[in-house]
Amino acid sequence: MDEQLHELVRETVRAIPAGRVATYGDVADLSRAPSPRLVGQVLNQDGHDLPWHRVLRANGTCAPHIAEEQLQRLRAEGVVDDGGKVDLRRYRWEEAVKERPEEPPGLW
DNA sequence: CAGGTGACACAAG
DNA sequence: TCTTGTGCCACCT
Repeated sequence: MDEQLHELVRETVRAIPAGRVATYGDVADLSRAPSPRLVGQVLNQDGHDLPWHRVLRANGTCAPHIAEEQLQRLRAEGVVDDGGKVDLRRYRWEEAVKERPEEPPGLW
């Protein structure tokens, strides 16, 4: 089994500080997951005890079925959402960003 | 062994 | 900027 990977993903998600968010891709990269989809897959099974609400898509949105609770929980942690979207530039987990090798300099 | 699925990401219109 | 469509890659049936 990929119990190792599962635990690794859970560790990564659990490592996300309150009031901060990370994308599935970032979690996948930090947890050495072969694909971001695995992160969602793992969360769907073993994410009950994890702050899964701190994990969202690359564009700052989240899945439809969980979006409401996602934003609600995020709001409770101090993360403001804009029409169902969160400003990743503001709330993106620093550690996750650190792993990103390239960022457009003129984006800011 | 083969087919279907998904809590994603990226490209194109 | 938002909406679709396609690709991905591992997991499940």
